[in-house]
Amino acid sequence: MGRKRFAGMNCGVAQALDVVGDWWTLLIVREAFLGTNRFVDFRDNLGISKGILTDRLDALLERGIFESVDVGQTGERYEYRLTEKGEDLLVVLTALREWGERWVLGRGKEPTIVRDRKTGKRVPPLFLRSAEGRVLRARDLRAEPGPGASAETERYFRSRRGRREKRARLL
Amino acid sequence: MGRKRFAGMNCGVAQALDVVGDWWTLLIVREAFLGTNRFVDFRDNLGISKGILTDRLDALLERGIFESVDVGQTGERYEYRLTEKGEDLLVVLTALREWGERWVLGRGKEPTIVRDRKTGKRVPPLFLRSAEGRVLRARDLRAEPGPGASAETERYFRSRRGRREKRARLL
DNA sequence: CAATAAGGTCTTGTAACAAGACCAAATTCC
DNA sequence: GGAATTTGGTCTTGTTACAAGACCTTATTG
Repeated sequence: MGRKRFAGMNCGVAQALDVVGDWWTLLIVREAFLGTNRFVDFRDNLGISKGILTDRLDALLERGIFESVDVGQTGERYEYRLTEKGEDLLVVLTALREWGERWVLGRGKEPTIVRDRKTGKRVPPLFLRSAEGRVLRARDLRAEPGPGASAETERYFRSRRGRREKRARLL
Repeated sequence: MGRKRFAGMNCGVAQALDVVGDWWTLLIVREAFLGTNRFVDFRDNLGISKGILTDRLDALLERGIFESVDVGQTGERYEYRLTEKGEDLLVVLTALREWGERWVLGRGKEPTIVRDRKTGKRVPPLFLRSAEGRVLRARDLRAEPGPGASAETERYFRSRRGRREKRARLL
C-alpha cells in the first residue's frame, strides 16, 4: 500500500516532516543556503540522481520553499532561490548540523564553521531558553493541548495524564 | 540500485539525517518525548506498521538514541527510553515543530503548547543569535571550511568563492 | 488456569529511490 | 551565424523501503 503521508496528523512536527521529510529534501535546501541555485550544480554537489532532483525541486516549488526565476538570455533558463518560507528553515538545518557535529562527527571535527558576517565570531550553538533566558532541557518542559488541538489530541493528553504518571510528559 | 546513504558525506546535516532522516524516525522520537515508551503505545499513537516500528526501534537502539530497560515482572518486557544523545534532539524537534506551526498550520492553530514547567510561561521560539545576542538571518552568516573539512570540502569552498560572487554564501 | 495483551516475525504488494540512456533547448566557441 | 557543448530535463529498468495484515510466542491479568 505504499508509503503513508503525515499531512493529516494534528502535529506541527508531522506537518513539517510531510513537507521537508523526504529523503534528500533537507540536503537540497542546505545546498541552496550555500549559494547553489542551478539544477546541474545541485546535481554535481550532492550526487543525487536527476529524476529525484526534478521531483524534489518541483515539490519544493509547489510548497513555496523555492521560487524559480528565469535568467535566460535568449530563451528560458531557470534559477532556484529560497523564499522567506525556505530561508526560515535555517533554524532546522542549524539544529540538525549541530546535533550531527556533536553526536556523530564529534567535537573539533566540524566540516564547516559558521560565523557572524559582521563580527567574524562563531555563531553560538542553539539552545531552548525560557522567557527569562534560562537554558531549558526536556525535563523542564510541559506540553498541553493548544488552540488547534483536535478532539483526538485532547483525548490523547487527557488519557496520558491519567494512565502513567510515573513518566513525565516532556515535549 | 536502491537508496543512497548520507553517512559518507563531509557535512553535519548529512550525518544527522543519515541517523534520524528516515521516514517515521523523528515522529517516533517526538512520541518518546511525550512520554511513550512501550512498543504498542508507539504503534497505537502513531499508526505505524509493526514491521517498520521494529526496524526503527532497533536502529535507534543501535545508534544510541534509545536504550531499552527490562521492566518485566515474571519475564522479559522492555521499555524504550531516550538517552542523553536522544534527548539532545529536542532542539531539532522544536525547530521543526515551530516551522510547521508557522508555515503549514498557521499562527494560532498550534495543536500543542509547550511551557516552562517552573513558571508556566510559554517557551519563546528558537532563533539563531550572535555572540552579542542579535537575531541572525541567513544573510548575516558566512560559512568556511572547519577543522574536519575534507580535501573535497576545501575545494568546494574555494571554487565557490571564485565562480559566482553575485550570490552570497549563506550557511 | 484461562483469557487477553504485549511484542514481535513473516509474507505480499505498492511506492520511492538510483542509474543511466536519451533528448530538446540554451549557451558558448570559433 | 553555425557547430559543439552545456543545461535541464524525461523515461525506463531495477532495487530498496514502507504498509497491511496473518501468524506466533511469551507475559500479564482475572
